[in-house]
Amino acid sequence: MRYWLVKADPSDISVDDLRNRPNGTIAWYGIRNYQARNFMRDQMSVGDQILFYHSSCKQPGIVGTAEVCKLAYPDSTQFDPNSKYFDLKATSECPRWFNVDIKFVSKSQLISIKELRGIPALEGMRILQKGNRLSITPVDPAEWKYVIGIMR
DNA sequence: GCCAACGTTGGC
DNA sequence: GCCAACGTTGGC
Repeated sequence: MRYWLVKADPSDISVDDLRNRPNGTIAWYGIRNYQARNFMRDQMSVGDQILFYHSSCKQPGIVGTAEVCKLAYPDSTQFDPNSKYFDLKATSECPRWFNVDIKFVSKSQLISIKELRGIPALEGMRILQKGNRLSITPVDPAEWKYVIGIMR
């Protein structure tokens, strides 16, 4: 079992949106970065635990937890000409993009990026490194434990 | 295979 | 809105 941090733009999918989904579940479609795709396709398994992070918004930070509830499978939006995630070069025989499904677990008070930056135990987190833009990053078990410990 | 140009991300 | 950082594209 692994730990991850997943970014979401709350104007797109917030932690409340996730919670309000049927079964609290959503297909994590639209990832168009190879590193992030590879994490989903090759490393994520059902039960993996996720820190849910709001990015590109007024109050960036961790806002809850989720878990992987379905193994990676081809992202359907790559085949949909009407989707902004449509990929001309992807075919059903040779899909280029994959996604897992994730499920809401808990909502917490915001742990802002500013607060995260002030915690020495978390200074190695990928999300806090300069220039990091990956929307899915692995989280150390120790980091996970620490963050869970300060959640309210 | 190099690398300049371009587009995107995301905190501030 | 700014801009640093980074990923992707495509000509050569």
